[in-house]
Amino acid sequence: MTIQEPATARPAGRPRSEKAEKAIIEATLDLIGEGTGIAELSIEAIASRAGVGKTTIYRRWSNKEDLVVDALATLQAPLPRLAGVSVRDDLITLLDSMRSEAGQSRTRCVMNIAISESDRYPRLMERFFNVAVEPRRQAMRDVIRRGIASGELRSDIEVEMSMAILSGAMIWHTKWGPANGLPADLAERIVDHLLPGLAA
Amino acid sequence: MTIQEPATARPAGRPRSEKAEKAIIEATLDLIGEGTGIAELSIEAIASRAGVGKTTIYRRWSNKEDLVVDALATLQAPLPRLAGVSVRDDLITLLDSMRSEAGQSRTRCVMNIAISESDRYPRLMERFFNVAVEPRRQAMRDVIRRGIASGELRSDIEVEMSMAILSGAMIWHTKWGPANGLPADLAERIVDHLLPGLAA
DNA sequence: TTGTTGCGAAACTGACCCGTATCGAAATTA
DNA sequence: TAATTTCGATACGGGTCAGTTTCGCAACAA
Repeated sequence: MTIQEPATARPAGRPRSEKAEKAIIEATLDLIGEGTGIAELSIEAIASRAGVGKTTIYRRWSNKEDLVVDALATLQAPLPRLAGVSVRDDLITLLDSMRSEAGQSRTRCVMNIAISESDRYPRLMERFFNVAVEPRRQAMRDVIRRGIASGELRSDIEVEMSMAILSGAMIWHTKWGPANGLPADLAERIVDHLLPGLAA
Repeated sequence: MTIQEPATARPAGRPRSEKAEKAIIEATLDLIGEGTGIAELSIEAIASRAGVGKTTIYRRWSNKEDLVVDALATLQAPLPRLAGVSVRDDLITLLDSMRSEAGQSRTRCVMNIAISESDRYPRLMERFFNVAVEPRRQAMRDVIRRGIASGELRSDIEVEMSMAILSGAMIWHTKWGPANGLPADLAERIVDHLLPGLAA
């Protein structure tokens, strides 16, 4: 991506291998995606999985949390495009993207971590929220606010509460719903259960 | 509790100390309540916290999971009494008991575990669900079914979906709501956001 | 070519933990 | 009193892992 013009002069010596760096991040995400919790995640396992010496990891990250922070930050899935026609359609689109992301083992395990380990790794969670959660929350907030402005939704509803209900219902299903995949019309059913109570 | 009549003849030798047993369970719940995950929970830490030799633990439980299963099973909080007058009041009562239980650090951490470690400790989770979760789900299911029968609620709503929405919203707040305690009227606000869409 | 830095592999120290065994003391039955 | 079982403490062998160091080789700049 960058051209041959080093903004700062390249230091002497062998440059750090980008390939190794990517392999380390991939290995980290792989292990997390297989269900390894942050506490169980060991640098040695990551190094071995990445085919890399431990030195190469410690040269880049001073500890496990820093590495995981960087690894999770690479997981930004794109936000879904919203049609912007009706509140119902946009909410279904947003929730359905949560559903399909929950179907991928990596995203699924990252969501698990966000739910379970947020108390113990606050720095990690802060970063993860800024990168992955907040943009989605903002999108949903916009949809609801637009619905209120356009008169589709009542003006006395609590925006944040409505968001919590929608997200909470989907999260509930990803954790305790049927093990073999969530039904395709789940997002639609959630929205249609809540929306009549919010509609003007 | 039991009188001096041993149903089976007491075996010779020093009897097992009930005090030690309770101390072990307490120490286990303490550590879990402090945020220690199941994987990090070590028998040595439990023994040390309980002021007990490791032998005394291994004499009673053959592994960590057995011990945690027994410890969690002692946590059965009583179900709230339902007035049975209106669906709204009963749902608020049920959700509010979730809210207040989430305020206690022990119950809170147990809920965390139920959310995060259910994949890795299925036996533990099965037991925990039977003891703690399913009775509450059944109570909520009854309230909603009664509401449908009485005509308070529409007959075409999905009972399980309504439950998922209510529980999910409360769980969402316990995980990501304000850190310093949930607002007292939270249960009411959740119910009042959903109920208009379900009412007949 | 020389000096510098990164590479993977391996060894190392120092924790922590598991599950078992052993100890002397205490509590109980026969 | 003798036999039995539990008690807490401690030690053990075996394992995993963190983080550091050392090695010989590779890749780069000057």
